[in-house]
Amino acid sequence: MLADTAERPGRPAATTRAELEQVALELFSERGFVATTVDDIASAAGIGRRTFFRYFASKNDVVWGDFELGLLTLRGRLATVQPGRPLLDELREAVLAFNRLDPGEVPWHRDRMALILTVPSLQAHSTLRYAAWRSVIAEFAAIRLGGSPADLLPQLVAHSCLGAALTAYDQWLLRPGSDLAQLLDQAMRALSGSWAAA
Amino acid sequence: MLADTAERPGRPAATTRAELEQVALELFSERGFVATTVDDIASAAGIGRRTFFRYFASKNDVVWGDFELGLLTLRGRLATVQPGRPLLDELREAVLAFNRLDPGEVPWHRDRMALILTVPSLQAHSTLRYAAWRSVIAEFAAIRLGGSPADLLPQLVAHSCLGAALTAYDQWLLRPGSDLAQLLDQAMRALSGSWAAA
DNA sequence: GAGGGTAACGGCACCGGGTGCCGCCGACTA
DNA sequence: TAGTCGGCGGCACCCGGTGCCGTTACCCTC
Repeated sequence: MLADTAERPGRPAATTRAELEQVALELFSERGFVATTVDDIASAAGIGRRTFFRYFASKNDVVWGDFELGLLTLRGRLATVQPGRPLLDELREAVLAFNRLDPGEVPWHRDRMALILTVPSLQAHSTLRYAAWRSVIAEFAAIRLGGSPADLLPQLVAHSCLGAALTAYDQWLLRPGSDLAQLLDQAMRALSGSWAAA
Repeated sequence: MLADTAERPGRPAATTRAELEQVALELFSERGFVATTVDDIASAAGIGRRTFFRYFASKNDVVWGDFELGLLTLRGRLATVQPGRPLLDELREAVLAFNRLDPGEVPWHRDRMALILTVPSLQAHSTLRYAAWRSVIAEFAAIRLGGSPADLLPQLVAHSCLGAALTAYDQWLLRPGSDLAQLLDQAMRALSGSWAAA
């Protein structure tokens, strides 16, 4: 149950992020996110409250797991893309890849996203994560469109992709049994802007 | 200095939201948002800390002034729009109208938006305001596009408009002396999606 | 197998935002 | 003068988050 059999000097870690995350999500689904205190999580995991904050910077962060890792993967994927195809096609595929799930993870991920998209404190906090995600997209878009990632167009593209992804997630949660990948595809394709003339 | 000369029963209000906002923004620009405590604001305004929270639900909310009122105006404007013009044109004009400023308000508003878009706690909190704004847009888009405001397309349109507005604001803050209205116009026009093929 | 180095643990005290409770105050009305 | 009503604001409390610091448990070396 304990983590790495680390051959490092010093006291071994008492737990892992993954284990804490699991314990916490269980508590969240039992009594809700707000009703679960950090003390609850810590004592359920058999660690001190102070130690909890060495694994996660905030209670909000527990829900996000290894987002940073996913971001690295996304950046890596976009960096090695061959030019020549339309920007939106690349972005659509990248978004789909970023949100690909093993079938077994689906219910798990659904719970997580339901928290993120409905608990106000998490909705708010998520903005900071989204900003990091957008900057990866903007970087790529800037290469394709020319200019700096800070320019208007790359930023707009990044915002649009994020908007599409969030829209798809909302729909996914709204309609039980729906297919996330399909909704993401649909939302990303709708970005081409044919609605603008309606 | 005190507020309404209300002819109501009961003790008169000691201050107003507007006055509190002014006091608070002054403190924020002196020592920063995070370094200013609610106690600071309250005592600077000559009221009790408990009373502060009767005027604003949170410290974050001070920065937003009368956003709720602006939302009502936006909804009203969109409700009386004559059909027949392209959706995006209507939305662009609505966004421009929503963000129209008296020349005198400009520096004020700039400071406010700089806080909102750079202080992490405010960035995060703003998401909740944006959601309310988006739902106004989605309502209107649903009427034009058919179906429910909860459907994918109206939601995507709302996300896109928000993204365009935020992009424009970012550019506005980035480039001193730039014209907010022009940037908003540019960003909204870019939503038609000509970048998608690049 | 004794001792030092090292890194994680975890208690403690503190801060600040936010809330429920409740008595008080100050206006107007009768 | 007495009643009533609504805003005020102190108090105690909760909870998330942080700095500090002594403690613990491992590994390595002698």
